[in-house]
Amino acid sequence: MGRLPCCDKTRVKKGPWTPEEDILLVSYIQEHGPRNWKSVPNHTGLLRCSKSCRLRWANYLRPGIRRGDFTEQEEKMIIHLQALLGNRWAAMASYLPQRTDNDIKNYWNTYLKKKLRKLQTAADISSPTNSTSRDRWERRLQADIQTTRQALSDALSRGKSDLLSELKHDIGAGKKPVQVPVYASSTENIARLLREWTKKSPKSDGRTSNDGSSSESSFNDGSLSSITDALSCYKSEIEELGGLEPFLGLEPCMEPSISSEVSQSVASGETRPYLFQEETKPNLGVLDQPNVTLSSCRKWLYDDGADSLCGRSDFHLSEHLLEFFSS
DNA sequence: AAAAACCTCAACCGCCATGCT
DNA sequence: CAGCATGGCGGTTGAGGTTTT
Repeated sequence: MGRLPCCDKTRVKKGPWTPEEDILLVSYIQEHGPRNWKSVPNHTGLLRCSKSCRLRWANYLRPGIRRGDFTEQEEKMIIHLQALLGNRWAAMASYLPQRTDNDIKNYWNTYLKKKLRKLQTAADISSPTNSTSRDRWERRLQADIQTTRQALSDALSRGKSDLLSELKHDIGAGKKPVQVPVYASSTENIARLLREWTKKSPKSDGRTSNDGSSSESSFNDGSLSSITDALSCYKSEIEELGGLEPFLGLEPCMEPSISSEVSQSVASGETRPYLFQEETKPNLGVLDQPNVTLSSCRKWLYDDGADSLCGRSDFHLSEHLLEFFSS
């Protein structure tokens, strides 16, 4: 007796999503937010399994996703994180807010893994005397991993319980993570879909081309003020850590924004966008001044990839360390 | 030009965790 | 506490595109 299927497979459509389906899904989420996936197919008329809807939203339609063209920083970040976390793609994605776990997983499996293997082979063949900068970088990475392991074991010997309670205090009741909205709006994606749809040749295969680039990006006033409100209780900590902008991902990694043509319709009340209701990506956390050991772990993790973190990582790193120490 | 090999990535599957009744 | 529903995750697949032969 097998497990019951999550839905009636015989009445469910499979395969690539069409732009029409995407628009139905996004419109529904505009109104109700990304929750209660079970009811989505019923309410939208989509002949899709609830899981499929959730996945489509999370990996493709959700605003703020950047697709393709991983930067060198992101690449290094992924390599670092993979060394630290293993194949925990969702956890890795929380450090790269613009990337989905699926994207990171694909990038690792199809590209990075092979690349590292090649580098390893090359390093084995070449002698240490004529090493390239890549070889040196690879060796540095290995050394970094060792450093972090050492730092973690130092932390354990220093007093596991001390650090544990410190982290628990920061993560738990003491420092509640700020609810930072990830979705500026879904309207950007609808606009993009519509643009692509209209551009699309009649010979549509259902796969939407998507480079994810949104050049006309800027927060609208309402979004920014809502975020500012949400963060106001952490004003002093934020100032201490260099201001609000990095936390909003305004620089260097842009948070989702509303494209001009759609933001107009939003402003005029034609649509009721889903805004600032629920966080599906992990939240921003602001920790107190780090202790030395935590700081050395953090330095290792941030090294070469810090700019892409958007200030989110203290909380997540703490979570992972807490998990590590608890195990 | 055509076939084969290779690559990419969206989507699916099944397991597990969590929350609700 | 047990059982069920639902969401989340990681591994895998396969269609479609690209490059090589």
